[in-house]
Amino acid sequence: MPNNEEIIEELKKIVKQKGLKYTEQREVVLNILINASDHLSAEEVYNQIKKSFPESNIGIATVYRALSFLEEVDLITSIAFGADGKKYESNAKSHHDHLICTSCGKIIEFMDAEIEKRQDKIAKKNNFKITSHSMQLYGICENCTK
Amino acid sequence: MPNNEEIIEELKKIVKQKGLKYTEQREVVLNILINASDHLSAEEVYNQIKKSFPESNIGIATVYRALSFLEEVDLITSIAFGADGKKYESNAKSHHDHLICTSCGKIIEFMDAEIEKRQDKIAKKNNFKITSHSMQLYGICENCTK
DNA sequence: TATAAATTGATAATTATTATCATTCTTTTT
DNA sequence: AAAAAGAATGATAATAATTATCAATTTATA
Repeated sequence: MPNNEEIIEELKKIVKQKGLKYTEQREVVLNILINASDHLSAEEVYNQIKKSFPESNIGIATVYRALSFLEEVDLITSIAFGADGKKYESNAKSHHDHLICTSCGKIIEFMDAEIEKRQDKIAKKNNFKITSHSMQLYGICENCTK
Repeated sequence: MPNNEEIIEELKKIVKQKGLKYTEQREVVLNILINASDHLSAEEVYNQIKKSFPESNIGIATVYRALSFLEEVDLITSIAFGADGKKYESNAKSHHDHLICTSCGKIIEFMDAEIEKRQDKIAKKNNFKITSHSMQLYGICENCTK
């Protein structure tokens, strides 16, 4: 798993390779997500930036733009469910799938080697060369069942 | 898998049991989703109703209300991923997952009992009551590999 | 350092969804 | 079958989330 600096370097490389300009704002957004322990909405990213980097006078529109950009270049991923809207996480975290509570929006991460193995088998049977996958289990969490 | 009439009966039973009133509109919304080959957004459900049941002068607000209601009583499920908003599907359809070729766009559907079993196990371990899941394997198909 | 183009912040515009409310339907009771 | 009670509806206003616009600023490069 790459460390934070490596990911920022990756961002710099991508930006240069695309002939774009490097900005503090995109870096800050990525930084927030790298260090987040949770999935964050655009609004939440915005608020965390204002808290963690009060000197950076970032606008909400820029946060949205940065998130779209970072997702496009595959540095972050969004998932959305239920009433809670889109949430983002850094791709630099080790691979995992999601259990999502459709009632309260809680997300639990998990990884299951057995499922990964079956996936490979299915791919092979269909002569597919897998590059990635995404899996979400939707349901009601313990708390919401009560 | 229950047939359409059985699902409509189920709806009638639920409505009565809750002391609510039975309306054409909720039935029509459910009907559209039962017969849909795809996941539909609220807007899409609304348009399909206007097309398939032009005599029913349904309002968009009622579509939203019906969708919320039907999801609440577990006759349909909503999921949202990527840039698309919330989409709904009937719970009465048989489930399948997708192999997606990122080169030519080909989609292969599959179902694997072993994976479903593991999913249930993971859900149970986390005290989750699963209502649905979605899984996509991305890769390169046989043809595109050549 | 000057130039060109990308990016930004502020905010207007758009979209998606929910709330309001008078009217219409459904169900139940008579 | 008619009346009463209240749930549901359609139209639309209100709100929330996201995107577009645009002048000003910043970045990369010559």
